[in-house]
Amino acid sequence: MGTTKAQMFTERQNELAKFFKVLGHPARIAILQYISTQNSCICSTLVEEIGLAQATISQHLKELKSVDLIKGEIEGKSVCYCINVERWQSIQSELNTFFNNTASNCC
Amino acid sequence: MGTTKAQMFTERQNELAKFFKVLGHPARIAILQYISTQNSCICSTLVEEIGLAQATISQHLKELKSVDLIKGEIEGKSVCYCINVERWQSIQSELNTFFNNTASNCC
DNA sequence: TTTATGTATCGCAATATTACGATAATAATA
DNA sequence: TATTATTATCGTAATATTGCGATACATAAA
Repeated sequence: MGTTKAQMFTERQNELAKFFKVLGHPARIAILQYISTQNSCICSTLVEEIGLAQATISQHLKELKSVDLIKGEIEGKSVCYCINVERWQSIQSELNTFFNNTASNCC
Repeated sequence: MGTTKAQMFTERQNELAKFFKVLGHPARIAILQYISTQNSCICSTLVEEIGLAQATISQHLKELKSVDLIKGEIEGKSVCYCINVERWQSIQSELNTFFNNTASNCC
């Protein structure tokens, strides 16, 4: 118990849920929004901007990376994170497909 | 610890994250997809279709209802669940706004 | 009224997530 | 080389989520 029974669902269902899940935390939303306000890459002024501990931010960044929503390039002693634009668009398109395919005229 | 620090984020960020979070489980994706394949409302053949226990399905339905993605109408001794189409579209539009506003040209 | 059916809720166990301090690892700088 | 700055990872505590059996509750049917 306690574990999601992933084997009961299709690969696509699990993948969709994974994207949604990663986006399902306000800190990760805030990180994405902050990154997007910067014209150039930012590193981790995120810690100051968001106000969570460095370890926590790093963990959230790791999750965003796990679905390739962001990419990080090492730049000297810091790491430059930015949105993976191609991936961003393909995920948006995936989610729209899901929304468009899932609608009913009942009730 | 362990609790999301919602007070650090904007209402909009929390709300967006909440939608994503509810969609972030394959069983709930499967429920939405199954409901949408039915022309008329279904009740809970969902239990048979999805293969989770009745208590578990009921819990997932409750979460979907918590963000108004579905609505349930009592119909005799069963409950007819269906997608809340207006809400569905407004959420899709919200998410697209988020995606469109969050994109950068860095890296 | 009794029985059967469908659903919600309670209580619990297992596991996952969130958050953070401490520490390791890496690279620039003095 | 020693120091400093930046980030990742480890370990841990608190809390949340997932899943299910048991049970309560409501309505239809016998």
